[in-house]
Amino acid sequence: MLLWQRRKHLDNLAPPVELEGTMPELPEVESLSLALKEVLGSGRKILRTLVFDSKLGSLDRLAGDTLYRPERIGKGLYFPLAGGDFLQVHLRMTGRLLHHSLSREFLRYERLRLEFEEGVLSLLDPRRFATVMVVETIPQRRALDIVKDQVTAEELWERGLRKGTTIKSFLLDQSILAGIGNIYASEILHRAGIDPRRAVSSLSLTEWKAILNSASAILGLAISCRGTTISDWRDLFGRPGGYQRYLKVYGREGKPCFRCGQLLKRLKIGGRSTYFCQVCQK
DNA sequence: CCCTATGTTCCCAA
DNA sequence: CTTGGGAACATAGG
Repeated sequence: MLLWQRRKHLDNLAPPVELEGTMPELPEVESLSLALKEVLGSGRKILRTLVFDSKLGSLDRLAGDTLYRPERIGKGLYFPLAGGDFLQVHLRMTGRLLHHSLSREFLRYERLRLEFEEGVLSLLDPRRFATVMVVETIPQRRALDIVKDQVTAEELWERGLRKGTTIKSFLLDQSILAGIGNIYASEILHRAGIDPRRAVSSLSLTEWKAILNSASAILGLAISCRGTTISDWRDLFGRPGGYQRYLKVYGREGKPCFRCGQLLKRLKIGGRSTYFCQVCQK
C-alpha cells in the first residue's frame, strides 16, 4: 500500500493489477533464463528504470545501458551489461519476473520495472525478499550444477564422506550442489528410494548413482514443464508450470505413496518440511 | 489467535 | 570447524 502510494506520487499510472507471487528453485529459474534469452535476443537497451522499493537500492545506472541474455548460476540470474558489469537477480522466496506490455498499469507487488523499446520486464515480490544489484563480476568459485555440469556420483560420494549431516540437508546446501530446493529435494530422494534422514557419509556409491539419476530426470522434466505451480508460480509470460502433476511426495503428508500405498510422513530436517515414504525410502 | 510457506543469512549453542 | 536451531527478513493464506 505504501509502495503504491509512493508510486502514484512518482507517476500517473492506473491502479494496481492483481497478479500472484512465486517461489523458484532451479527448474523455475532455468525456465525464466531460457525465456529471457528469447526476449533479450542479442541485447536490449534499457530506456527507463523505475524502482518502487528503496530496499533494492539505487539502480539508476541501468537506464541507457544494454541488458544481455542471462546466465543462471544456482538459483540466481546474472545479466551482462554493456559496460562490463552484471545485473544480479535472486528471487528468494516470492520473487517473480514478468515480461509484459502493460506500460501504463502498476502491477500488484511490483518492485522494479525495466522498460525497453518493446516490452517491459517487471520484478514482482509480495514478501520483498528478492535482491537485485549491479555487481562487477559473477561468482568464480561455483557449486556443482546437475543440469549444467557433468556431475559424477563419485565426486558427490567423496564430498559426502567428510560431512556430518543428512542427505536432505546435503542436497539443499547451495555451496555444494546449486539449485536444488525444498520441493525437489523431497522428490529426488523418494524417486531414488533414499531416506532423507540418512547420514550422507553412509551412502554407497550405488546409492549416489541412484540419487544422481533421480535428480537429472526430475530436474530435466521439471524444466521441460516450466516448473511447478503449487499455488502461484508463473513463468516469464504469466503461464503456470506443469510439474505439479508429477509430484510424488511434496505436500502429500498422510496420503498414500503412489508406489507402495503406505501413508506418507512429514518431518522437519534442517528446519524445512520434508516429505517421504517410510517403506520405499531406506 | 495459531500455523504454514519452493530462500538465504546471521547469531548462538552443542 | 561443524552442525543444527531459531530468528530475521515481510506478507499472505488456511
